[in-house]
Amino acid sequence: MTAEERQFRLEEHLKKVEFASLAELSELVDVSESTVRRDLQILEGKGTLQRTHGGARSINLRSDEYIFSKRDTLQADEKDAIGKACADLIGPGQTVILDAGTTVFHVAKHLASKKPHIVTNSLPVANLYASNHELEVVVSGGVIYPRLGVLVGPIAVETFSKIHADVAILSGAGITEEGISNSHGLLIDIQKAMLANAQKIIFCLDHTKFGRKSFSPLCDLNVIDTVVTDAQTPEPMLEMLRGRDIRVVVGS
Amino acid sequence: MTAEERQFRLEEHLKKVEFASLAELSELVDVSESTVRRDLQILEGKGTLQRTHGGARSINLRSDEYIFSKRDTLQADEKDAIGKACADLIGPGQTVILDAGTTVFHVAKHLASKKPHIVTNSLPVANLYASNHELEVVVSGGVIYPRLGVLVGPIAVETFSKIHADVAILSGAGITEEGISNSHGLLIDIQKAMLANAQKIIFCLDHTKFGRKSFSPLCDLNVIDTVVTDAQTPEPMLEMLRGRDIRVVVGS
DNA sequence: CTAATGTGTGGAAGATTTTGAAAGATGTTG
DNA sequence: CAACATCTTTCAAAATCTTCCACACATTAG
Repeated sequence: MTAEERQFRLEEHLKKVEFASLAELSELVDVSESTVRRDLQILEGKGTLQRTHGGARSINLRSDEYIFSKRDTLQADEKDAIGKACADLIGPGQTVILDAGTTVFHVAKHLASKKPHIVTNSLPVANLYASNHELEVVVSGGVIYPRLGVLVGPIAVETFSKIHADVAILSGAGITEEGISNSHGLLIDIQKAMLANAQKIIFCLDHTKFGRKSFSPLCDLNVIDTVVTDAQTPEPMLEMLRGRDIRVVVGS
Repeated sequence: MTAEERQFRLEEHLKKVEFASLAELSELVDVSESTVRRDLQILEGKGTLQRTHGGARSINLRSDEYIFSKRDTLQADEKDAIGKACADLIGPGQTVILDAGTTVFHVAKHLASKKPHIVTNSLPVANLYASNHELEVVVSGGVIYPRLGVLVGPIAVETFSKIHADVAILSGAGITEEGISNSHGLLIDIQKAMLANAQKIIFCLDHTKFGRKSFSPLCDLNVIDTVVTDAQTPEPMLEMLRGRDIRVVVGS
């Protein structure tokens, strides 16, 4: 194996695992740790990775890596069911606002066939459609809120204020009788702009969100047209929503 | 087997395996390593492969660089050199506008250590920094121009019009004595907004861009402060730029 | 036919690069 | 602060590269 091939393999491995120890890398390519250190130095110079104490970290992250944090993949099946059910509510060619967040991302995955116009502040969603020639995707702009790949701040708010959409698909951190709440003021501002500029409001909320109340209040229940959730949500909660003239859809 | 047939087979083999050691190649075509060395030298001259220590590497598809086309990855090393040299021109903590395009993407890869504030309309650049907590990245917003992952349109233009940056790092499709040109009107509008709102203008242009003129004119040479290019650019071109008070930096 | 010339090949000597290991410096952890 | 892990620097050994030379084979000239 040539030195270049070895370095290439190190790169590839790091793209997959994000972090790796020196011992792990040295074993992978079967050379001494000294040599791996030298390789990492070269690759760091090329900008493809970043050395750390004891190993290295990948710099290039793949577009779908935001989503694959462990916490979220735990309920991947439920969220996918919600995504599918929610996508079915959208008519062909509609203009759709897509919120950031993992649940809504799952909606996006099922939405392509409807050829919607999409407006979003989520980098993962943008990446999902970046190479799709068939549909128009508007990205809101804004400051990247690191962990989640969400665009926030005044630029994002302004973009949503200036457009009008048929549907807005959002999610939140909690829902009670008092309304929806979310975890961060920055996100709230944007979501309020989304709510104000869409004709129909759909919330995607898995069963863990019911009965929970998070940091900042977002809106009352009466602005909501439809809630999409999964089969594990307790029936009384759903009844409560129906009693307030909210359509309830349960994914399966 | 004739020498030409042998070289053809070496080429073909390398296209398949990407990397190969001298021993492997020597066994494949059943001649001494000396002869393989000579063959590789010839083939390298033809540009079909690249010699490395211990063997050779195919120049073709350097795996997935991103949404970028093969044409661009062909000159990955030159562009990387440009990226490095250009990043060295940036001071710590500066606000930097980053254009879309492969060359500028290479600048971005080398920029993290400067902890800049970044403003960009390039999805690949945004992704690059999306998980980096240490620096602030503003995404311009706009409609996704599919193949390249660039954000275009009025939203993007407006964002750039409203900010002010220390430096703007751009690229173009061609540069002549008459100025810089680029291939698409949508991109031009945004680049003009970038130029208007940055104090210092840096253009990153590899040697293939010199003497070329593309579809739409972008700007005159006199708005440029610095041009960063690679070692293959002909010296007369660089002299012409210097004669117009443009700083010229050659990456290596 | 034989000698001279040219070309491609294999191999060897010396130069260069790469590698692995060890020693001291630096950073990390309890 | 001490114990430990990891990093950088350094050096000798190993691998690889370049440069040369001799040989084999073909072509051409005498």
